[in-house]
Amino acid sequence: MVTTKDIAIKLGFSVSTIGRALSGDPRISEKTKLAVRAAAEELGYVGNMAARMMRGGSSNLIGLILPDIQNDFFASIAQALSQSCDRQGYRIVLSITGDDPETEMRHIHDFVGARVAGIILVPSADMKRESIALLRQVQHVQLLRYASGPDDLWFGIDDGDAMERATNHLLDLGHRRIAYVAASDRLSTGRRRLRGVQEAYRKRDLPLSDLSVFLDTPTATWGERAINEMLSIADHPTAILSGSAHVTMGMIASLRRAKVDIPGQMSVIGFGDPNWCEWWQPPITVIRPPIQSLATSCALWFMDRLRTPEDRLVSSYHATSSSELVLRDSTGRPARS
Amino acid sequence: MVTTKDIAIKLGFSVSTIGRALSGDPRISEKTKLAVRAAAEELGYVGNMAARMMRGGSSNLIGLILPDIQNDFFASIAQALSQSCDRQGYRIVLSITGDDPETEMRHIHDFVGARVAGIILVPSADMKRESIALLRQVQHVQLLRYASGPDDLWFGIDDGDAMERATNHLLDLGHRRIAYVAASDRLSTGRRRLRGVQEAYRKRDLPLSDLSVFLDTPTATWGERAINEMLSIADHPTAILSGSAHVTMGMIASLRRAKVDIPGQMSVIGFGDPNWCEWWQPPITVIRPPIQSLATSCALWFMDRLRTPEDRLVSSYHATSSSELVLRDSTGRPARS
DNA sequence: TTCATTTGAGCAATCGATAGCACAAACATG
DNA sequence: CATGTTTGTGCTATCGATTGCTCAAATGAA
Repeated sequence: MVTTKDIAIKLGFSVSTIGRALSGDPRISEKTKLAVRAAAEELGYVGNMAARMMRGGSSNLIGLILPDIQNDFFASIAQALSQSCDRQGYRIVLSITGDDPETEMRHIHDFVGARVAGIILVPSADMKRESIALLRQVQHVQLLRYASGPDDLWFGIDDGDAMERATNHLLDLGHRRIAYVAASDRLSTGRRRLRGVQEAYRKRDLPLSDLSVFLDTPTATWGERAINEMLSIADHPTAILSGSAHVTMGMIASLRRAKVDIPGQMSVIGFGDPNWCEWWQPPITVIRPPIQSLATSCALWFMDRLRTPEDRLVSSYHATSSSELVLRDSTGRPARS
Repeated sequence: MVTTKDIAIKLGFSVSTIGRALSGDPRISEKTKLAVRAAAEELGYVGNMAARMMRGGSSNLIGLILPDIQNDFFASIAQALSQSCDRQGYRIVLSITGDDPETEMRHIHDFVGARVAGIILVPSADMKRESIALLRQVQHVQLLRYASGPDDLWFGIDDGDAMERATNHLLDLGHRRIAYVAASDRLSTGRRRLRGVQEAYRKRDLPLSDLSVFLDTPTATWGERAINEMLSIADHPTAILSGSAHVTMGMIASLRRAKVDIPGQMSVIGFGDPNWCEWWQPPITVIRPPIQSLATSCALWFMDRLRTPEDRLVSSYHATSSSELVLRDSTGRPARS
């Protein structure tokens, strides 16, 4: 691979001169600069980031840790983050953990080894202590999920508030018995969402017994099973709230198979707004989390932080972006009973 | 950040000894090794990859260039690739180009600068010459799309063959007039798919005029528009083939709105098998490209290649994986006309 | 006790880019 | 003509990990 030394030899200058010419140092004459640039171009010179880094400090890499890239949610984050970072010259090193704490730890370790400028992560469900210790060595910020760590920097969405608003919408329409189908409350996000639903009931002094909660895994299969089970209840709920897009899919597939009319016999609100929610018949009313804007503002904030001198860094920062309740055709008044 | 020097000072050894102890050199006594490892652990030492690399040669990074990570197709690739590479200690540096040749070039340049061990890419539609020149400096392999470059290393799917089989399936069912809705044939993949459909007609000596081709963009909106247009034809096709998952979605939404029964009045075969195809009512018959296995075998082959000495590298290698035609309930015999 | 051999560890160079300092040549000023 | 100043380059150390070579101490054999 071509180095500054090769250019130096070719032109008869010293390595220093080449380096200065390429970085536009004013001490080098225009004539020399032109010659150097031409030679660099001709030889196909590309500066060695590793060497540059060793001298100067940090790299232009930002580590991104996600549980799963095939999930719409996380893919949007990757997309938005990648764009924002690109604009400021940062590159993304990707880690997909599959929510496995071991993998997560290995990758964090490697990121520290690669001397990334910083790490943006959606923590796994059970983050290891070692991982937290490693993170301590690097600038980092948590996204969506919150695993209280060495530092307290977090960008999330209004899980609870969004759910509360969605529940209120259903209650306003006249529904009383509602089913909430979601993943387990092992994750902070899950807990907040469940609490949001309950909060809506509490604030209206409605009995929590009217709320049927089905918690398991964030899969379509679970959504389907939960709804099948729910439909078998004698006096079953008239509306359902989903805690994740996959669950939504299973739910509505189950409803259609059972020939339950949406929204005639059952109102549905999904969480997350993948493409198909809009194209489904009827189009599904959903809570749309502000993923893109969340990721973008997080990226900008983080890159700004990376340039801030150590002594002026805040040690704690929490930001929440607000979800949107997108009203489509899957919600309506409950049927007279 | 902690370096070997810090450990050396703490223990009173030289840096060389520390380095040897950590890498398990047999010349260092067990006792010393233990002491060094303990100290490293205690101080939270993490080796500097950049320094290690400068000396030794290449890094443990593999550049991955994708047009779009939110696309199911590409997300699967990222997932599979990430897993395979992880197992062998490689990390993924991600580039999302948005199919923009400029961005693509910038990122390739940075990858070369970062001295990645290799690059795996799904080329953008109009790859720049400069990009190809840069790629020449690094080991690389193309995925899915094929932009004849400096070298001829490519892992793809059987676009044409898969389409031909799908078309044959419809022809076998008795359909004669078929609509093919897809993105433009600007990409090599698109061209191969279209040719596959046509090939099925040719081989049976059926007139290509029975085939209605709608080419534009790979979006749901286009799928919808195309189908609306198609339905307005007096003696319209009795079956439709989609060239991409987004198009499939638009198509079936349009059909449902027009109250066209699937498969009673219209058979549908989608291309690509995102989750919802299985959950839709009726479940959609699709061509399922072997994305995961493609990515995995590509990753394994590529990492093996990275370890092969220069003089034993083959300069050309093409591999194609076969798609699966997943029969579900959206295809049937045409209605008597 | 002396010499040979094994064992354990240090010195110094290396990778590529950068930056402080030194220095020669060209020029201006008295 | 002598001295000061500007301009353009080169020399060399530096970052952190690695490695060939050197060398001292410990061990064994005669």
